[in-house]
Amino acid sequence: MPLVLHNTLTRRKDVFEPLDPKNVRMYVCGPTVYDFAHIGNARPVIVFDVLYRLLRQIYGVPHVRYVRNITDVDDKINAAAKANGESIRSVTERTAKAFHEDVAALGALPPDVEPRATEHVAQMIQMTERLIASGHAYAADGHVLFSVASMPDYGRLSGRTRDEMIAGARVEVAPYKRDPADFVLWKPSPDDLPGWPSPWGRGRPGWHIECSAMSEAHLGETFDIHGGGLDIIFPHHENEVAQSVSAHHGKPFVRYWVHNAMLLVDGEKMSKSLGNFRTIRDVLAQVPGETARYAMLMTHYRDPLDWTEERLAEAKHALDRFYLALRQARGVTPAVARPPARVLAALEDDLNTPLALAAMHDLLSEINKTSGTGDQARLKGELLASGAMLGLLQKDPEIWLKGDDGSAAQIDALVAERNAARKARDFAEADRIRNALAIRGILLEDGPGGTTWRRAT
RNA sequence: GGCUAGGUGGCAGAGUGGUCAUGCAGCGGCCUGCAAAGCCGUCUACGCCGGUUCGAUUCCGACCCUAGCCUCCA
Repeated sequence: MPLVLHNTLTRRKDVFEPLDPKNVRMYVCGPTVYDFAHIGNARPVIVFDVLYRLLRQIYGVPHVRYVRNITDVDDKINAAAKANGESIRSVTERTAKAFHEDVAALGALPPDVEPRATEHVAQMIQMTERLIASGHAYAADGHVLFSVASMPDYGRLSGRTRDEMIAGARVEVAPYKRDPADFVLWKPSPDDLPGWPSPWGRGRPGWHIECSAMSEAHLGETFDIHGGGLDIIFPHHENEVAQSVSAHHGKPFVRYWVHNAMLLVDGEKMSKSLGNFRTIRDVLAQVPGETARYAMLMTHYRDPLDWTEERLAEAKHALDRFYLALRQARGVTPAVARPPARVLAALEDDLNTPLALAAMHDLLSEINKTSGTGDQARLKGELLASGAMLGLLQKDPEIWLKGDDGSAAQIDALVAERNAARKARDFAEADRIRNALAIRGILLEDGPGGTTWRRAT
């Protein structure tokens, strides 16, 4: 079954055919490193991580190149540095490090290349010069602006006409703009802000040109997939298209635009004033990263996702069931290293992760039913391979279920004590021990093979 | 206001022109010293109004509601 992806450019699901199957190229807009990433930021990270894993499965690990940038020059960064009395460099380094820790905890593979804007300023200046030379941009008042009128196709990605954009514009039009829709490629920097020498004086790049220059540097003029959140289709992605196509003499920029829908918290848009703002760190303090990841994948990436306590509890419960089954089959050597067709087909159908999870639940059920039979080796292999596609279930079940805080030996001793009481048919004592452990969040389970335990929370 | 998505059972969430989604919760069993886990069985649905059709939750139209964008935003 071929991979199909919903393409924002065509507004339908398109069969994915890479330009070069030996070099499948994907770019995703990464974080602007001014503060801890919030749980909404985690959604594209996880969604495109699943797509990355799927592409690697289909085309082979060496044939996929995933680029996710770090925007480390931006007015929000400058503002954060000023507010904290911290150097700009310190803000970006600290925040980038925190971001890496956060997304690693969510099980995201590192991209192949993670370019930083500050390391590509030369390319941005060069691209800006090319745009001026070809009549797509103009310098005015220390700024360089992209001339939207020079791009007949402008608005195609976001599906809006120029008239609509101007009609809806609520921003004050800067006096140096020839056209209200023109946007900044380069702007002047005062001495106390980061700046680079340029033909237009000391300044810094606009946001949009950063991604155009970095994708060109690492993926070439035309590449396969560009990802990001729905909310940055306009203006960010629209402007990237305008810049890159114009700088490349009309050559296509991106063939498949893939956008994830928004995340709500408790039914409302996340905001600091509503008190429902969650950073990834806040969530990781509450549940394991894998639980957060599962919770994210429960909903299709193009549907709005409501982040709630109930969702996290359901995700945790589901993972416990999977790990319980894997623990039960711990003596079985997995037989296949490939996900079953159903799981692949679900993911190949525009990353239908909820359907893939449903198929995995069926595998789980089969594993529970076939305990002790030869089928388990195949089923376990299929489940683990499916989990690997989604970035789930790769932990040691014992560690997932019991934790590794060093209390295991002591709990084992209490379990042995209880079993001695059970053998002596002293059920009052057995129940006393079980209840005492339950208060500590330890759940005992008596099975034919003996008593096992796990943490309930 | 304009543009773009979406509205499925108590909740989460797939899918389909006419037979099962799946998970959680509920109910009834099996198993268990009792539980838990697991297994078996089971209940509840397709926003509203029209249209097309032998038949629509699924296709078409209007309406209502929600979300995103139009301004920094994943």
